[in-house]
Amino acid sequence: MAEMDALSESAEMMIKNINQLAADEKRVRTSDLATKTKLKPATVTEMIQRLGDLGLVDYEPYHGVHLTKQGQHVADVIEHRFNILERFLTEILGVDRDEASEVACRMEHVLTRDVEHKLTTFLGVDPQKESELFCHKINIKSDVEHKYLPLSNFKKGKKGTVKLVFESNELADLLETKGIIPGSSLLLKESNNNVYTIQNNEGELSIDRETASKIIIQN
Amino acid sequence: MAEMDALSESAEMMIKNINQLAADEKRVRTSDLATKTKLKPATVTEMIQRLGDLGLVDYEPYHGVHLTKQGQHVADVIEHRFNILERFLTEILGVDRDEASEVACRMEHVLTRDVEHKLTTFLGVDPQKESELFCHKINIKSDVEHKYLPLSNFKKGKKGTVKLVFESNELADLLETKGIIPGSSLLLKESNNNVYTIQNNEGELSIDRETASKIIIQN
DNA sequence: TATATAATTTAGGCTCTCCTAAATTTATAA
DNA sequence: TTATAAATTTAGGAGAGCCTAAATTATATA
Repeated sequence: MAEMDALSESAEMMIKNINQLAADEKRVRTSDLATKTKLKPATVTEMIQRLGDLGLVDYEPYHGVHLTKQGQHVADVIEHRFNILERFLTEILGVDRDEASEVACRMEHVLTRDVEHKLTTFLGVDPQKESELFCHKINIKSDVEHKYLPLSNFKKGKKGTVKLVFESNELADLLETKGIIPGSSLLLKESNNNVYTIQNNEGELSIDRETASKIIIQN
Repeated sequence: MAEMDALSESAEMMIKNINQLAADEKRVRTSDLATKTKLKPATVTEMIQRLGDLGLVDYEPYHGVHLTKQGQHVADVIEHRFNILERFLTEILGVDRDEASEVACRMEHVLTRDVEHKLTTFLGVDPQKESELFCHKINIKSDVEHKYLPLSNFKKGKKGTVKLVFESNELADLLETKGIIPGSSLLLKESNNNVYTIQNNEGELSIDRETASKIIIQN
């Protein structure tokens, strides 16, 4: 399979928007794309003609476009990249949703497959929900061994060493009073849904998922 | 201060490369930039003329360029962004150095100040060394917005989200039966002396001070 | 069905970023 | 010092991605 030139950010954005507007087999209209992308209709026409030439879109003049199988694949990849980036930015870094969306929307175009894959594993995307389905769809293997993981992705019964605690100093200070400091070890006793119960040499405590995602463990 | 248009990726890359070639006050020559950027000399000339117009570079025809104070600032920001991105990709995600460099080099141009800041804190192995110094250099405020407090120090009438429940599983279990689990929100209705009355979506309950001190709330 | 209105495309223009080829300036060496 | 080589800039061109205005096609209504 010939390695295609990378698509431009604009082209990828257009595909993404076509995908988002696509509903029940109907073609997506130029004017709707223009509204969504905040481009002029003439610009949209130009773009989708180019995408048509690339075989990413099935374009019928005056009647709109829809994604080809190939274009759909591109859209899926981009959407997945956006989702994991947005999750990383909000859940791990604590960036505001709006800003996270904007930044993820720029970054999604520069991720490589490998980085996307590693970030996905890092976030531990509900394996049975999003990831596995998606992995099948775009053929990613899910077999990376990570040295570092947020506690929220740790498996029950596993022991590890705390490497970093981030976000605010306050959270770090707080955890420190309970012996959760970089370098110390802990055991994840229990994790159901959104509650994580951990044990270290000072006792036990329960924390929520968000907090757990901010404690990075080395195993 | 007028908000400048964001620089293009190409412009930022040129500034980055000028900075990297800059040595002991000497001007950076067009040909060296052409070699480093893999662009043709004519293209470099064009670019540095534009950067000159923007006041980011001091350009003397036939004798090369050097960064102005403003340009140096841009270079510092980009370099820092590159470094933290590369570190995140290699140290946390385990991406190969070469690939990490390439991806970081693309991503550095789309980070916002806030994301940069939060990622720095995330990696911020020594807050007072790298980060703080750098914060001074490029004038980032180190403001923290999250507050964690034990419920025992919470103000009457305030609402917050349960973050952690310390001590034994038994206490956590007990509180759980009353809907007080990490991630849930509650309101402190009343607190006199040693009795704390809280309300959540499952009703009201009163707890003693000691117990309250083991429930950490984020507001 | 005919015509007015709305949607879409075409035509042509602009900037940015890249290029090659030609002209110009600077540096080097006999 | 002057001719030649090297470096640099100017000139002019191409494609991507944006625009406006004009032309074209589709649709909706009387």
